[in-house]
Amino acid sequence: MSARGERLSRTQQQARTRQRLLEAAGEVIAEHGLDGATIDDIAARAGYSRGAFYSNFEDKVALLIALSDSRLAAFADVTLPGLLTGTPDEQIAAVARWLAGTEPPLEVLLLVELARQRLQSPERAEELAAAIDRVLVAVEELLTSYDPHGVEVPTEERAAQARATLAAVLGADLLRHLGAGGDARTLELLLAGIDAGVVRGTGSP
Amino acid sequence: MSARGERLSRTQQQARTRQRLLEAAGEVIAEHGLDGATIDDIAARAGYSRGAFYSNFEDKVALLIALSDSRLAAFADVTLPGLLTGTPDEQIAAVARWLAGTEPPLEVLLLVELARQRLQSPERAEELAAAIDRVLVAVEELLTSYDPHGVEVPTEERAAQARATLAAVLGADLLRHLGAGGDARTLELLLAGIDAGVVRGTGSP
Amino acid sequence: MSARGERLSRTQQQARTRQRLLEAAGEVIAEHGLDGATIDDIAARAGYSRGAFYSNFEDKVALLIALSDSRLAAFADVTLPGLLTGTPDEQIAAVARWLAGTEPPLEVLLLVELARQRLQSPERAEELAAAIDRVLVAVEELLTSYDPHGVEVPTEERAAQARATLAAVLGADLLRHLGAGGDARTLELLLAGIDAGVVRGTGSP
Amino acid sequence: MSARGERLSRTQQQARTRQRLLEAAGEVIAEHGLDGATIDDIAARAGYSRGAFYSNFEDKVALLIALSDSRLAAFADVTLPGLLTGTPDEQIAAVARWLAGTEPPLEVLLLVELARQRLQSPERAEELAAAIDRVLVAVEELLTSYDPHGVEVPTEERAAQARATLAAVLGADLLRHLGAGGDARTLELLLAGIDAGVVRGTGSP
DNA sequence: GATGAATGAGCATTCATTCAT
DNA sequence: AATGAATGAATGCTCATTCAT
Repeated sequence: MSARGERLSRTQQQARTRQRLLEAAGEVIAEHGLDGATIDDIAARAGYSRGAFYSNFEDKVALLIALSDSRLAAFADVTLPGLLTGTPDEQIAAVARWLAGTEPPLEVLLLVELARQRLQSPERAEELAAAIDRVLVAVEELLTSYDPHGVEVPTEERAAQARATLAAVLGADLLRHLGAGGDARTLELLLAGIDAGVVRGTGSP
Repeated sequence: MSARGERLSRTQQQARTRQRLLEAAGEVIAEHGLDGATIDDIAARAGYSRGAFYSNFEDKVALLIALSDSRLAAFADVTLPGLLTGTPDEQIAAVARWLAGTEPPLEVLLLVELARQRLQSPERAEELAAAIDRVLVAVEELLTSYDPHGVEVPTEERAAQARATLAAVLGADLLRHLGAGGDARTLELLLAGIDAGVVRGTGSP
Repeated sequence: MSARGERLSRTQQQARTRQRLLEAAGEVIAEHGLDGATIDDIAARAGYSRGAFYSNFEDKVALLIALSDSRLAAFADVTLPGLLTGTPDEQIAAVARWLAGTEPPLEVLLLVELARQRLQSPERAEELAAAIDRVLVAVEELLTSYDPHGVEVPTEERAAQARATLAAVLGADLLRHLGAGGDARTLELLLAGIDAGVVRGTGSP
Repeated sequence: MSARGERLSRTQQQARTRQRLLEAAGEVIAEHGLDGATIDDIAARAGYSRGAFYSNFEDKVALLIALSDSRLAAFADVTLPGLLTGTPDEQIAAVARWLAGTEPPLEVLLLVELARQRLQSPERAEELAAAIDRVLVAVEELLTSYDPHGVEVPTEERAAQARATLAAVLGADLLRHLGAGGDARTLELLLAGIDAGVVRGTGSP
């Protein structure tokens, strides 16, 4: 009904708006938390009016989910693979570097916010749980398929390793969030056990 | 205007009121998060009116700090020591049992809330940071002085171990909070590395 | 737990607040319609803050229902009986006088608003329907029991007469609301048929 | 820029668009009231975007007036004449049939909405009053010229009869809108008096 | 100390309206 | 003429907090 070029231009425009809103939301939420971040904050930071926000997101919860899908997917797709390259020692160093580089730890914050919202609005719990699951599954799949030692390990054990790794990263990040420091040595200690477990390949020696 | 006996009774009465409010606050915050928990929620759950709340706490932030001091101190003073008794394997089992027993994980929630409030109200950041520190220091002291292997370890390494342990527990608890499971094996993997580090006693093998 | 006088004073205070809010609501709704009337309008007109409104009414719909119960009950209990005294001619004159005296016709407006809200919020339809019913039943009972001619009339016929009378008053009021005039003669024509029917006592001559 | 044939086609197209929007508006307003009906509701129901609405109507009030002119003119031109054919008894039956057939009563709703808007936006009161007047005058003219009994009646008395008839129909329709029933007998009672008045031809016997 | 009516700042959300495409 | 992204005024409602009782 209209030229393709026109449509695409509009579509692209909106995609850019949405992207900017997501970026602004990341910043503002990182600074003030989800409840502390107002729609106006986010929209203004992105250079739009609050109406633009509602043209792109159903409501605040939808934003959180979209942001999670955007940021945490990026974490699972880009950050984590990068961190898991090389020898265990190199990995630890890489994770530590990454931890030190993000301030504040949006990934942990987002996961925590997703969980919080689930408590606060039971009617959207399912939607939020699904968003959490998408992250967890992505991370678990990645870690499960990761094998630096060429040792065959039972699936269930792999899953435990995946969870342990995620817990280690989240825990260290949370500590840093709390201002307690989360340096290389801390992570080394955490990941060393997992790596040892990987080498052993079983839960009980 | 009132008898001496009454005075004492009043004091005790107030202590009981305060205690009940703290307990109710723990429940409600666990269910709805701090922002989702209203003063009315908490007061009603404790069987009082909102006025009773303000007779006992300056405001919501003061409540959070008091609750943190109460709950997290208990965690450091009672729970953690209990968890750290016995051999490393027994410890892991104990921690796993503890993790499984609290639903939802108030300790993590409170730490996260403290950090969140710090972002949301800069004017009270110092107060909140102090509350966080009290917890961290308590845990660190406890863990630092803990030595199941009789091996002498440099202070800095001890601190890293303490942080790692805390990160492991928080991370595992967070995972559980997210519904991802945080079973014994996960923790075993996390704590095994720390224990190994403790045995070795140094950061670099 | 506290002196009776104190409590009563408080209760009375609140009753007065509620009453003033209802009166203000009547005025504002009459002037702007329910949707056009803002909570702030109403509260300010009554000399209170918006919070006072929410201390006394659940929400806007609850206000409408309370106002209806207050005003329309008064209409059924006070106004209508007054109108139905004397001979049919006197009644018509009384009703005409009453019609001319209220500006704008809050009774009709409220009934219409109740019906409108029923359409706009299906989840509260039942509540609103009940409020409408309370009015209709009150009017019907009154009219059904009213008998200026001493003629025995079947119940069903009485009900039809009641409805007809109500329709006449509402219709005439609506016309006046529309600025079409609703003078004594108009009403006389409407009520004459009902009166004739009452005299005849049956639907078919 | 476009062929002549297209121009005509465009004009027809727009007329059809406008017609569809009016029909959709009737449905949506009947269901949700004017304030409850959003432009998007109406446009979507008609199968267009909101932009199409603004290409055809200045704003929401203009739509209401256009809809009134369309629907209520049709009521005055088509429905009412049809209702007023035959003997008084036949008329009553016809009106009752008509009442029972429309659900919900758009005519009453539109008149009420016109009056409501007049209260809510004083700056357009005149425009709205004019729209109301167009309806009232149309109905009054029709009823005034209508004479089933061949009796000469003073103009003023005719006007009163017209108003009474309109009031009867509106009142009965309103009752039905309220769910109170508005059956044939109710209308018969209302219209009987008017008819008697018509026969008598004067206000005072 | 406890109560709860009242306050009022703050915020999410709706929606009529505009305008570039 | 029609589209729909973006605007932003308007408003219902929540809830921490105050204070007279």
